[in-house]
Amino acid sequence: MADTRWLDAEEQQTWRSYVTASRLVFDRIERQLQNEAGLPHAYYEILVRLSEAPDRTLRMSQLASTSLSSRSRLSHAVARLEESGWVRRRPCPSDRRGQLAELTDDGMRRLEAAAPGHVEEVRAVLFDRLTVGQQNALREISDVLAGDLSDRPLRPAAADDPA
Amino acid sequence: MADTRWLDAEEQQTWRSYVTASRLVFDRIERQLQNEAGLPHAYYEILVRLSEAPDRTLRMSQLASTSLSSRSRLSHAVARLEESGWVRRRPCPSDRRGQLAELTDDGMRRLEAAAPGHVEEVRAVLFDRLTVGQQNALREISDVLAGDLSDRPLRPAAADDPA
DNA sequence: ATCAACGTGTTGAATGCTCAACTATCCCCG
DNA sequence: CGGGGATAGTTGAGCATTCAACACGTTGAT
Repeated sequence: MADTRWLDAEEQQTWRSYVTASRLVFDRIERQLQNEAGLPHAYYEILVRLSEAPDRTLRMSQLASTSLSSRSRLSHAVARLEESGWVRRRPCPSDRRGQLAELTDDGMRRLEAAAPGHVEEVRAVLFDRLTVGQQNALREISDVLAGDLSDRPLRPAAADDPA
Repeated sequence: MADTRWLDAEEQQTWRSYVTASRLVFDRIERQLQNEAGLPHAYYEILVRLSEAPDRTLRMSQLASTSLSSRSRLSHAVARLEESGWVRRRPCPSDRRGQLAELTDDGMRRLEAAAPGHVEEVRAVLFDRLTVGQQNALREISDVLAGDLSDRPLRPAAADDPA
């Protein structure tokens, strides 16, 4: 912590540009989903992960990891999704502490209905604006950032508790 | 809306990787600021913009644009920052509808105290992990995304109201 | 068998964000 | 000048997320 390694002008620009772009991109994604499906992006992702799981079912804790949610967030989210009929929850047979979350048929249908609008928006905000080279670069960069960060001291971001 | 232009496997990976990386990056930034300065990232940026303005003062609406906040969000945010003594608000002399937000001396000192920790975290999550080439690529990509999105139909994101 | 440590999931309070509605002022065309 | 429409900012309700605290089941060492 001795002397701060300040950002030089170029680094500043990079950081601000990244922050700005991400905010704008995710704001649009968020709004589109909220308006057309009545769901936040985080909830949409939870449903997608469930839809891809065997029997459309996952343990809460696995669902939390794959959807980058804290346990607490997931618990609230699934409670709400259950009320709205997208998801059903039942006890896990092999571990009495556990809960299984399952995407309902109705949830699956509604997810399929929501998907096209979401994909269009993803294209509109990202793929339609970047060259293929830029898309590849973005993927590589993101892989580096995500890869390193998820095995890191200061919070796995899927966990609830401090170090 | 005819047939959906679905994402192919590579595009899917790109999108998911980007989403994941951004979530992890901003979660860490958020947490670091919250823990060490008691502020959300959005509030920190508001303060930074003020600190860079002449007389550390800006009209609410300008502050909203430069900090990518909706008017409403900014209003709530400044209310809170004023309560905590970071910012002072006073009427704008040239326009009786307006309000000027000014960073207080105390706010400036506390911002300077918070900056080093934040910069370290930005380095830790971003610059320390990317080559210079990747940093440049990320800036270019982000410029494209941010540039296009801010002049776009579906919400400037700094505005409050629908189309 | 017991007990402590751990893992799993939930809860409630506090905070921030969004949206819609509202007030007040300004602009400007007639 | 008068009035309609834009602009500036605030407010409150509703919802999502975080954090800390909790309840309960599991596991393993003794």
